Amino acid sequence: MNLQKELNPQQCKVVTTTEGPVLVLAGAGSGKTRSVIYRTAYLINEKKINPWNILVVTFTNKAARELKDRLENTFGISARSLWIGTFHSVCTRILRYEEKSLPFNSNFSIYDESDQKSVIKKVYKKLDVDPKKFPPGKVREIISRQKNSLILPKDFFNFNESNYFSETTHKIYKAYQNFLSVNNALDFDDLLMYTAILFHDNAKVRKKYEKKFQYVMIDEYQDTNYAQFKIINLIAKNHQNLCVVGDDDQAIYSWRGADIRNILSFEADYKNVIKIKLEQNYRSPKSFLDAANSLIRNNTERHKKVLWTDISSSEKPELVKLENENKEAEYVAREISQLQSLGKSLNECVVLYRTNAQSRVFENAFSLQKIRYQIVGGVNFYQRKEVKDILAYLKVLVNPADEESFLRIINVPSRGIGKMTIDKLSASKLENNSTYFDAIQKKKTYLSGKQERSIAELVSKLKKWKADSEKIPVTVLTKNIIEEFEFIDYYEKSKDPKDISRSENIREFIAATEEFSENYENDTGEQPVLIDFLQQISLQTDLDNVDEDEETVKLMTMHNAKGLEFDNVYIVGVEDGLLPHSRSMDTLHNLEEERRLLYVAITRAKKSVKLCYTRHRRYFDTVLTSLPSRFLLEIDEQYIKKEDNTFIESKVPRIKTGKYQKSIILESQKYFNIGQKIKHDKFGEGMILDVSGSGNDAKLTISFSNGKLKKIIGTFVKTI
DNA sequence: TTAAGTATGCTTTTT
DNA sequence: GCATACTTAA
Repeated sequence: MNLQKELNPQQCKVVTTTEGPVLVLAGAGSGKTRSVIYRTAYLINEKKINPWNILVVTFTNKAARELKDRLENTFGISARSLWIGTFHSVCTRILRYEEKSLPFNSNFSIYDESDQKSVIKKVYKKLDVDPKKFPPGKVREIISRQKNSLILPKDFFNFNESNYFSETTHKIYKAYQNFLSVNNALDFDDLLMYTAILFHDNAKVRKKYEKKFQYVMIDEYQDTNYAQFKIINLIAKNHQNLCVVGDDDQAIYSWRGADIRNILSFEADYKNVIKIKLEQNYRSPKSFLDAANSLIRNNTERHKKVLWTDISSSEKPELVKLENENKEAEYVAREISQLQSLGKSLNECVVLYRTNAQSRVFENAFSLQKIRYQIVGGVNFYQRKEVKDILAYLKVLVNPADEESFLRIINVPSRGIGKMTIDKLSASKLENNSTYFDAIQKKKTYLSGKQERSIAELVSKLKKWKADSEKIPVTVLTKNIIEEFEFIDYYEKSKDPKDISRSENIREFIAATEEFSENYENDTGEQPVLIDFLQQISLQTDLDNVDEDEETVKLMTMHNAKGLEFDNVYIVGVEDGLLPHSRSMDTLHNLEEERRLLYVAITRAKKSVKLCYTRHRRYFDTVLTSLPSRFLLEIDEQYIKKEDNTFIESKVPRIKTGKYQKSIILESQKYFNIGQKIKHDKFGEGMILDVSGSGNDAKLTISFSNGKLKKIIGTFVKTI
């Protein structure tokens, strides 16, 4: 390894500083991933550390895959015994290994967001909760936030004020957890929460992993939440060999519980931290960085950093005004067509938007211009109805207690089982205190002849497949199920044109099982079993399914673009209400996150970047007049290219909502957030658990490090 | 009792 | 503009 030749001095320092806590503040395009790869290789090849003593946590599965590939291809390191993965996949692995120390067995199902909502709705029926008063989506978010903060139902009122709303929420949370436990299921947040609790409560297990993971690296540290912080802290606090890499300017997941303060207070959380800044950008021309810098400096919550570059180019980010969203899509399609005729690859073009719904007009325009494209995100492949149906069959085979999945398949394909029959089964299930699977076999007498026969048939098939699942490959099993119920034929025969793509999706699903098996064998040298497949795809995102071999323009949200780079970037819908999104401009904190989102988008570009906005935009069935994003006005004019009349209609965006005006006032004030660390003259240091009200005089619920919980007005505390 | 047909309501971002 | 929830027919 010739580090000096291949890396700059700061990157070298990241790679060779292997002992003790290291904080790497890495700007966009500064070779962050490169440094992580070299550091891993250095640990193994030069420091002779065993691969199995290293843990690397990435933000996406795709990043993990790339890391593994590059270690193998560039450094000849077998990634088999290395632990590289996302928090969720690493935790899943740990939870499966540590079955005997946990209240669930290792065949657990992983519930996605729609499963979660469905469970919540069921819980409502039992508790007689009105979904209008307690929207399931909102309650799901609240539960998620509790879990990300490691607040179990039993601790709920230590952290939440007691009132009608919170008492009901607590009841729902408790019943929800109970339901999951009966179904041997975990949601995404449980994967993190149970791992953190396991490490916290079980010293024996913690020591095992502390010893195993002697060197820990975390990428995208700015987007970790409290549970993730805790997991890592419990592993690393004794040996302190922890290297975190991140960029506070690219923190865009606070809505998911990520706490930017994890990176901001790293130096306080660990001792003698070595801080390294990577400020040289190897991706974008100077004017792109200047524009991005002039935008991001409007944020108050950040570490100051100066990104610089050697790349010179006369190209500037270009502002483009269009009449409406259709014209916007046509414009982008035309531009890309032109690039294509110049021999440029479609793979180097990306369209970035704030919301998934914006993709539709681009699909139309690209089809019309015969430009091949792939949409990343939106409805995840594995969330599609037809795919989820087949998945539900597989899940039931692995985890018969999984009621969610069982009820999904009981009448798919239609076999004459309706609501009444299911109600009867539920009653029998309750009586016997068993799973549906067992209930059906024990007491069939409740049912009429027709229903009983069709259920008996289903059960016998499931039993056979369950036995099969231990012997035959995943692909064969999946094919058997699909053929048995003629799923493909069913959709192909349908008149609805959408069903054609459903049949294609099912074929694709079969292909996916095959691909999985191949990869699994390559990675581990072992044959996968069904549960391996199910748990892996539960954690897969759309980004992981992008077909790299096919030359296509990519369409994705700005969130999905994190960590990626493209020659030509089209940022569309840069309008007030969309970016910043109308639901994210009520507070300074939210507004700053939106600004970071645009910052991330601009810094993806290597050769060209266009910022598009429209005069009019259709929402549902009405056409609204749109205004350019307020962020566009913040970018220093000298760094961008624009037509003379751009902005002629409004120099300053109108402030539409009273809420935003409030946030302007807030700008000059202190602002509090859940999870923020503070100091009080009398009680010492603590963390904010809840904020009610806003600004300086918000009421804060604070957990102090001496263990006391207090409610204090914001004016009495200092942020640290 | 189930299946098909019709009205409604919701869309920020995702592991 | 699409998926879910309710209504009606068989």
